[in-house]
Order: sequence, then C-alpha cells, then structure tokens
Amino acid sequence: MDKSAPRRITIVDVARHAQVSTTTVSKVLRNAYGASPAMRAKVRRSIDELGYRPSAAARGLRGQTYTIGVMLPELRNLFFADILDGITAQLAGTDYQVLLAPGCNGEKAEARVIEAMIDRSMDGLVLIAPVSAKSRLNTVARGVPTVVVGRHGPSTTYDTVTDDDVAGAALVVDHLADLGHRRIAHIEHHETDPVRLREMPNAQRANGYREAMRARGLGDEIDVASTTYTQQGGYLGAKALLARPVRPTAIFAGADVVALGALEALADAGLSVPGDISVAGYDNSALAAFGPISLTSVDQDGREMGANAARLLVDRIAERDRRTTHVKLTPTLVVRRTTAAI
Amino acid sequence: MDKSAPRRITIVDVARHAQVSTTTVSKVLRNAYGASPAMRAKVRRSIDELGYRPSAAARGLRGQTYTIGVMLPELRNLFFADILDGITAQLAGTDYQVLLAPGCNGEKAEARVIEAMIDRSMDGLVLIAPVSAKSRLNTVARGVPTVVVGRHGPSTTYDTVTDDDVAGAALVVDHLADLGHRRIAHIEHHETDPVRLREMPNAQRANGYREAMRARGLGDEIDVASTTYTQQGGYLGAKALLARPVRPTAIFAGADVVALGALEALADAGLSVPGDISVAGYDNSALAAFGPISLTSVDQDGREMGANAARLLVDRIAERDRRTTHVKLTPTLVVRRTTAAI
DNA sequence: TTGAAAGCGCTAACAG
DNA sequence: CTGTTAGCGCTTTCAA
Repeated sequence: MDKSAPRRITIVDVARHAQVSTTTVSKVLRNAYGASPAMRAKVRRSIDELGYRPSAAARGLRGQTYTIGVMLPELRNLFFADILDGITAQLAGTDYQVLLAPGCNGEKAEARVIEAMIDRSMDGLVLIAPVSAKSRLNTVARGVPTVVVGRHGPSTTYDTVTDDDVAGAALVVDHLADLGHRRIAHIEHHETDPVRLREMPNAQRANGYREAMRARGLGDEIDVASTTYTQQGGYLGAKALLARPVRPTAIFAGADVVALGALEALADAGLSVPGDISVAGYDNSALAAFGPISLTSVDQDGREMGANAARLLVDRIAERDRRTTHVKLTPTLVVRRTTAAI
Repeated sequence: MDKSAPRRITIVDVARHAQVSTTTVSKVLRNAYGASPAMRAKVRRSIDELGYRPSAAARGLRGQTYTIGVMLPELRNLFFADILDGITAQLAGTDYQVLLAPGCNGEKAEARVIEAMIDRSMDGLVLIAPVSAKSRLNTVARGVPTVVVGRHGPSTTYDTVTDDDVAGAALVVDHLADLGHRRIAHIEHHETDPVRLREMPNAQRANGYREAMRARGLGDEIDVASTTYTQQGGYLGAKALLARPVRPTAIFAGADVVALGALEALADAGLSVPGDISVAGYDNSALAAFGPISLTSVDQDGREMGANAARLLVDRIAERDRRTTHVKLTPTLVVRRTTAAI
C-alpha cells in the first residue's frame, strides 16, 4: 500500500497536456466567453484524461467557490429537511455544491456559523429561520448574496422566501369554526422583541389566529397560552388551557411538536381526541402524517420554499445589485383525524 | 444604505497595524512556534481591533482550511443527527468547523459529495455509513484523513468507529428468549455483495441474530424475512412472516423504521402488540421513545460514536502516518412496551 | 526570534 | 480567439 498521495493535478498540467494556455483552460472550466469549440473539446479531453479537478480554495481566492452555505437551526426538524431537499433539487445540475452547518440554534451559534461560512468564501448563503438581529442580517447580506427563508419583513439587502403564516392560521381557525367550534384556543411561542414580533413565523401565526377569530365573529373567544415551540411547551400550554373555567373545545398549536405535547396532556387528563377536544398543528411534518397520530396540520411545502430560495440566490450571485424580491407562498390545510365536529 | 462592502481586512492590514511582519501574524494565527509572548499579545490586539478573520480559502492553498466534512446518507435519520451532535460537541472549542453535505444516498451521490469535499480542501472527512466500494474508500483515505463510522471491517488507511451490531442483535434475542419466546423472527435488509455482507451493520445484525439464536438453542427456529430497511420493508416483511404456517411470537426488526412498518402490518392483521406478538427495533430513535409507540429498541449512543470519530480524525490530521485505530462501542437494550412475556 | 520572499492554483486584466 | 502577467491572502522556506 503506497503511502504517498500523488501530487494533485493542476490547471498547469492540463494546459500543458492540451497544449494551450492556462487562461484557456480556465475559460473552459467556467464556461466563459472566448474559447473556440475546438479548444474547448481539446481541453475537455485533457481534463478527463488527467482526471483533473479544480481546487475550490484556489478558485475562491479570485473568483467563485461554487459553494452555497445553508444555515438552519435544527437538523431534526423535518420541515427544514424539506427545504433543503428543495434547495438541492433546484441546484442539481449546476456547478454549485450545498454545504450546511449543523446545530445553529441561538444568536451566538448563528453568528459563529455565518462567520465561518464567510471565511470560507461561500458564494451565497441561505439562512433558514434566523434569529439574529435584522441589522446583523443586513450587514451579512451586504457582504455576500443572501436569501432568508421563513422570516417575514421585507429587506432591501436580501431576498426572502416565506410562507403566509397569517393565512395558515386562518385556515385552521376557519376549519374548526366550520366544524362548529367556538372556543378555539391557541398555543403560541412566547415573543417579546418588537422586531421578531413582526417578523417571526410564530408571531405571525398568533396574529393570524387573532385576526381570523375576529373575522369569524369569535373575538370574545380568543384564548392564547404563551409557551414555547417545543413538545414540553405544548404539554404545559394544554395543561394551562384545560385549567380554564370554561375549557376550549379545540386547540390550535403553533407547530406539530407543540400539538404532540398537547396530545400528551390531553391523554393524561383522560380526554379523547377528537371526541372531547380537537387539536390541529402546523408544519405537516412526518410526525403529523404518521398513522397513529394522524394530526390535522398546515402544510407549507418546504421543497417549494427551498427551490425558490435557491433560484433567488443563484440569480443574485449572477447580478448582485438586482432589486430584492420577496416570495410568499400559500399554505394548505391537511385535515386528518384529530379534528372533528363538536 | 451604502452598497459597497468595504474591502476585507487581510493579514497585511494586521501586520501593518501591529508593526510586525505577516509571518509573525501567521504564526500567531496558527499558534505556531517562534513568536514571543509580547509579539503574540500585540498581534492579538490588532486582530481584535481590526476585526480580522483569516480567509479559509487562502489558508487552504498552503496549509489547512480548518474545515471538516461530514457525509451522511440521510438527514432525516435521527441516529445520524446524534452522531453529528457528538462530532460538533467534541470539536467545540477547536478551530475546526464542521460542514455537511445533504442527501448522499447511493454510491454515485456519495462519490460526488466526497469529490466536492476534497475539491474544497477539507482537512478531514467523516463518512457515516458509506456504501462505496472499499477500494474507493481506501483511495479517498490515502488522499485525506478519513474516519468511517458505522461500517465494520478494519482498514489500514482509515480509522473506524462502529457499534457492535452482533452484540446488539444478541441483546434482543436474549431479551425475547428470556421472556419465553422461541419463535423469534428477524426482518433484515437484503444484501448480496460479499464485502457489504461482511461490513454493513445490517448484515452484522442478521448474523448476530442467527448466532444468538443458535447460542440459545433456538437454531431450528431461525426465520428471516429479507426486505429493506424502510417502513415499507417492515410492512412487507411482517406480512411475509405472518403468512408462515406457524406464526412467530416475536419479531426483531433490524431498524426502528422497519419495526414501525411491522407494527402497521400487525395492526392491519388485527393483532395486538405485545399481547399477540412482541416487536423490537434497532437504533432507539426518537420514534421508538415516542410515548404512543414505545418501542423496545437497541440503543447505539450516536453521540459517543460521533465524539470518538471526531477525536480520531483530529489525531490523524495531526499525525497522518499514525497506525489506524478501530473503536467498537457496545450497545444497550432499552425495553419498552412492545415486548412482553409470551 | 523575526522578517523577506517565493509560491499554493486559480482568475482577471490586458495585449497581441 | 489566444496567451502573458499580475495578483488573490495566506503559509513556508530560508536568511538575518
């Protein structure tokens, strides 16, 4: 077993082998203008014969690295995985490679990861549900093409892709109201920061819930338990709601995990779903679809969001001064077995 | 809003600001030998004042990129996420940044991703459950420090971290046998390739099952349904087993998803678990732990595996010609509510 | 211990 | 259309 890895083939080797200049090889690599078909063919042949692969590090020093960085708060969230699928699908066939950083929950970790990606000369960034301050996002986006996914509020420095959370919440409220429910409660993720209150999906869902309730003439029935978007948050939220003088007949949880926790609390209380009480979630994760759970939930089509994000990013890399665009997709409701007529 | 991103601070700026040579700055950056404490302090101050960040691309051209690439077949697999947690936890506090590539299932995608990582001058690679040919892995490992996780079979070019799948299978068989079961069937992932038959965890589990059955004097009861490690595979496998002249009293599924599919098939057949039949899985994923499912399963401690992998990799980066080491961890059985005495 | 200078592999600007 | 040349920002000899 020979230890010495043979010296890596470089652009110079290819140029020599093909009897052309390195410039020409470079042009072929980048599909750039200014090389005759004959030259191209010759260079391509040499590349294949020598098994040449351009060094991204070296390219990055002058031009692009053909690398796109994706930051997402939590790998275990299946919705984020869908977004990622959309991104990679959209980028398949291009020269771009997607790389992602694991576990970036919290403003600090987020900052570190974004720095790391900039240090590595990534051509563009997709930030999924970032929690950083807006000014920080703007600074980042001014330095490198950036698309923000899942955070509302337009920007003039980065493109955004969001799902209409207000509409999503309305879907749930309307569905439950159509089933005859009036006392429809909501479990939200507690938020105080004014910017986030405007931009984060959880806040939008809570707003959407309130709006929709009023629109249905149920303004007096508005009842919100403010916890967190975790299973435990759902459990505690449901407990709190069950302790009300008049118990709600339906719970709209702001996320599927929250609904899961709520289901647990209801089971503990000896209540049947949807017999005694209806429950709906948000995200239509695999958990919601899973047979024994079968949770009514709002579907966001993460793949579509990811594909849009990738498209916007590639466009912006090509034309950095382009005006920003903001894509807002419309969610749908997937009715399953946790909601029923009162 | 000013458009022009200010020119990035370089090592030259720092050198000028600190009134030293770029060489000295470089030494400080790398904690390399040959700079006095006074110099170090001065340089560090300038770095902070200027907000300097070294460019990984430029560093990579001569030295390291301080980037470690992780390849894993499937982001949605929670066990892999645990491994990742272990890797990042172990690497926290070092200068290394972990980056991973999404969706590398299949030999072709795997090859593409590995190439991409090599192109980007990653300092080291962690390959989780790779399916590539062994010769390919050796070639890769000869070029860049590599640790292979979750694939048996020692190598002289790369380190490995595995869990003892044979022992894990035995845990399940012994548990079920202790409960009085004799007709214990197994659903395996079909495998024909001789190398994989020796190296892949699924094959090891099937072997472990057979061995343990014989060790308990149940050699005649060995019954294997050969499908795939998917939910559907579990469904079909269980269907097949239920069609036997004498139905098994317990099913050992090679993975939790498989067990899930099996549970579905049993429900379809009107059988109760564990009343009519016991079911055990493998991986102890979040799904297994989830209350309503509560699946008895083998736990592999992915975090520990990841931490080991990271440690080995960092060691090998520091000393490339070190002899390879092979870490084999021992699984444990988590008994839940899908297994009971016959 | 410190620094000057020569690349690493590639792309961009410019000449021919 | 093709080639020459000068860097990109860093690390690494090698002298001082």
